[in-house]
Amino acid sequence: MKKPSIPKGTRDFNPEEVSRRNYIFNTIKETFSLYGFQPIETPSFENSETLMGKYGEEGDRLIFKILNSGDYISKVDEKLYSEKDSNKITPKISEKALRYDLTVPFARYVVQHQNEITFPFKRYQIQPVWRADRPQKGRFREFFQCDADVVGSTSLWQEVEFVQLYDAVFSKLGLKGVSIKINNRKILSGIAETIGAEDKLIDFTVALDKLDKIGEEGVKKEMREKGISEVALQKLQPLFSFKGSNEEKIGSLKEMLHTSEMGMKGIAELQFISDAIEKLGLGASSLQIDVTLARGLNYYTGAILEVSAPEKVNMGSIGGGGRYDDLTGIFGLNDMSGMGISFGLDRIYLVLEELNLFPETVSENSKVLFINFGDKEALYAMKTIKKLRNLGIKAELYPDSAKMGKQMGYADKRNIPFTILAGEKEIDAQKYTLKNMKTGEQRELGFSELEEALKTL
RNA sequence: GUGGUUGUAGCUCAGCUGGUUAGAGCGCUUGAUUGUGGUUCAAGAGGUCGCCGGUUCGAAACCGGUCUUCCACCCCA
Repeated sequence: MKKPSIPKGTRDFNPEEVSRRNYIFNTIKETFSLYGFQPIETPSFENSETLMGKYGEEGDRLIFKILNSGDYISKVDEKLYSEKDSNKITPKISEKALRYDLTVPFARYVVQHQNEITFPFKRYQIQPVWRADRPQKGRFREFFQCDADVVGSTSLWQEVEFVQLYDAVFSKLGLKGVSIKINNRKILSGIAETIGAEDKLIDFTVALDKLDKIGEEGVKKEMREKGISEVALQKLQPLFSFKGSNEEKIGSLKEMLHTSEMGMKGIAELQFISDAIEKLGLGASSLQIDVTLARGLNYYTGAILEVSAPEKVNMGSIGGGGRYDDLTGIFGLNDMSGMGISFGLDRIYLVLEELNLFPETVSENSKVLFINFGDKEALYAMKTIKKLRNLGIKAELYPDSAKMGKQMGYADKRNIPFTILAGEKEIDAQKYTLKNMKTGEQRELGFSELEEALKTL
């Protein structure tokens, strides 16, 4: 028989994995809620037109399209069909697509429900998203995003809030050495302006973003290929030797961008955020200005954030976000500034696992298994189990009166810490024999002693 | 989308330049042990060698295609 399988880039989760994932989910949810965000949910698929064109050309390719129902191919006209151009036929045979991220559906939500929403609107959303990408380390075709966004406020205190929120979550998870990198789109525009490459802003930033990966020469090479002049590269030189504290970096930026109004504005924003964080303090993470950071340029207009896992794990980004002044504009609602961040749950999982940071207590396992000696004894056990469950103690009965070795083996394999033997002897005395599976120690107890033992242990 | 890589027992993997009956460890089942698991000992079950096609007297091995794994690029969480 052929073994069944799941599609490329998708995963099954076993009980232990689900418990651990829930631990991360709950930590994030708790923190979102603590910061005043409220949950919403949106459908797993949207109308294609909602998603298409919102993530650039590359993004369109990575969106999973859903075929129309019915005899969709017969409705395509002959000429179009004979051209065999997938890009042209796709919109005719597919009108729905799987969610690609949570930000665009959120923008759609805000516009659609604008009259019911009280602004500033703070929402969080934890749902799976899908990308038709090739899987590799920490990259899946189905994965969860945990987003928090605020729309309807241009205040820079939002940026400050989000940096603290990131820090709070990673502190709770015990993940030390996380770096929250920050940049500003206006600074990138300012640099492009200063070196005379405004028209090549995207090529310029995409190349710059690769600095830590391909090095200074690699970046210059790519910029030359994209048509950025030698003179411009000369002016860019100070960027490659950017070092020191955030304060020092801001100083150098001011020097470099003093002629650019846009650039200076970005620097002022950065300074505000950096100063506030300096005064408020951070726990497990640190805030670092990184002028090469250029992610998600499609809609970010101000602050850009990216969270990197501690250096010792090779995982890249475990979260990101930024300020977008006109996200809802694509759906017809203007002047609605927003700011948001996202946690990459699946990658955080891999990092916590690699660093062995999951608490032991995450498991949702039973605390005690009653050995089944037959129907009469099982009833006695069930009565006790019911009482224990009412007290919040996870207890269960082995369903069959199988051989004891088998029942013990079951408890052992499932890592259930205690078993209870209650046969004729115990029933007569209204007692229970409690066995500690780790030490092998056994004690005969009455119910109240049993309750005590299971509660404290 | 581009380049590379992987697939053999439930799991981790051996299996030489093509040669008869495809192996190991762990796990599983049964027994030693009819009220005691994790240790030990004994016996046993389990594979159309990812799938389809080709080369050959003969293919797990060679070739082509396809699916899958992992990695790099593009891009990204």
